[in-house]
Amino acid sequence: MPNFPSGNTIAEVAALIGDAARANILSALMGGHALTAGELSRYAGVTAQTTSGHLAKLTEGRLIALEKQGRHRYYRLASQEVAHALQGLMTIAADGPKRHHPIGPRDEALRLARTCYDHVAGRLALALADSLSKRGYIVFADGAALMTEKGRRFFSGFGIDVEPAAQSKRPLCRTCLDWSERRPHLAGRIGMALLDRLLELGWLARIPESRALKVTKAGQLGLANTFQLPAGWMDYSAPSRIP
Amino acid sequence: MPNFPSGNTIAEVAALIGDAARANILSALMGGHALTAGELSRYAGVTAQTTSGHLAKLTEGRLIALEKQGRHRYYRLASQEVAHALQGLMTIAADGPKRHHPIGPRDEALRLARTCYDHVAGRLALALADSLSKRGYIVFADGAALMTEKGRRFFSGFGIDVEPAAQSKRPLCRTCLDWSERRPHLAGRIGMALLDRLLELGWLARIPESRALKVTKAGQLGLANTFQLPAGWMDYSAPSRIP
DNA sequence: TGAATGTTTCGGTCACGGCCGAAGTGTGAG
DNA sequence: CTCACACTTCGGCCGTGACCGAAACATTCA
Repeated sequence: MPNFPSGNTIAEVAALIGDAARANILSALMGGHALTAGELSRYAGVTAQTTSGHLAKLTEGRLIALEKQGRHRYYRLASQEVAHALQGLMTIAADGPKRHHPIGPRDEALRLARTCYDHVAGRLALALADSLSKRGYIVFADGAALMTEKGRRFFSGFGIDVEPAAQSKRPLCRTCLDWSERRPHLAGRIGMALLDRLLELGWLARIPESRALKVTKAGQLGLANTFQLPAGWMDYSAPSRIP
Repeated sequence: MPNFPSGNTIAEVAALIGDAARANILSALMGGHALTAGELSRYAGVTAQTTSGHLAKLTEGRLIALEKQGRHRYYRLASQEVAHALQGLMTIAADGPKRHHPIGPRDEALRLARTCYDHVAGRLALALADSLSKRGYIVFADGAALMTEKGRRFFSGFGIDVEPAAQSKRPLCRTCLDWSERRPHLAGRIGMALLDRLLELGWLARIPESRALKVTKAGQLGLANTFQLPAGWMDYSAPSRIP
């Protein structure tokens, strides 16, 4: 029975995430923005003192990192890997038969488009993935994704320069399972670059205090043109055809 | 600040994993085999009563599933997704500067070859991935993987029939980050099929009470031939070039 | 300098949950 | 039928950790 590599510290990490207040903090940071301790305390739903303790623990556990800036302290997720692990937990947390779907306007905005750490998620992400796939720019095959040469040219023309080699260890192109729609969408370095570019163009805008993204008027036009999205992509579709 | 989908149950799931005994149980089940409550209690390092309670909680939380068989109760991970989430946690748990590497013989066996839920991990997995990549059977690109037509033929000839379409939702071909070597290897449906086939051929054998895999004499020959592995692939290599 | 704001430290309360011993249920073997 | 084994339920102990009020520390602004 003694058989494990070294310290089985999965438990420590999971315990760190396994507190409601801390999970709220981490979820908030999944938005991809660095947030102050004060903001996080509001997300967490506990007082500033308590939040401070939580933040110290999360930092100690290397799940988040902080950057001091004046009298503020900005916290962010420590790494890609943390975001990925949280994503994995979200996937199984959303599971089960207790999917209430208490759809409100806020919820609907999140379902349409939101950030998932550093890339776009929600129906928009799925529409983009479908388009990129259909036009042969990116090949999705059951959970994996690869960019084609044709795709490289397209992205380059769109203002996203794909670095030549894999000099960065960061996944160039990967998929990420959507918790609201339960289908994979585009993540990885390309997913990040795409989000950045769409924000830069003003096609998407961050909604303050939220992970949701607003599709601007210009964005509706530009996205439809550039990616040839189907007409009704913004409309609410039947929730999640689960396997 | 109220902004989350529905119940933020990440915390519940993580709390479930965030106990040493339960994490041990789940880690043991990552071996891919269904195990009895008694076996799991030995892995967990607590008494049978306590283990029983843990198993009930994990079942209730849908992380594991049980199958009664006579007077035994066999437990297994509830789904792929659970395995994937655990993998994500392992990745960040292995992080940090406190990598002791207290290498023992047992540990070394695990590093050479082991199961990771349903596919091969360890140095063998990396050697296989390198080979499959070099010979153009599978294209790895920064965290994603795709099988080529050439690869499909190769696997078919090796006794692994790749189902024509993506009728199964299960990822055909994906990567999985190795905790011991910190490089991606082959997972997904193909990874599973490959492990099964290697066991079937008798090239690999499961070591009882362990996740480790033994490379048989026949296996050393067969693997070297079929996959043209480099000569010294079984030798211990420098641990983990981390980014 | 003093006031305002953001954040952490301290001290003490309190509840949740892991743990085991003992006893109870169910299944298979002699 | 009775024993042995696998596992679960019950009851009680006890430690860990989340929480808040109060106060201290730090930074910016007036």
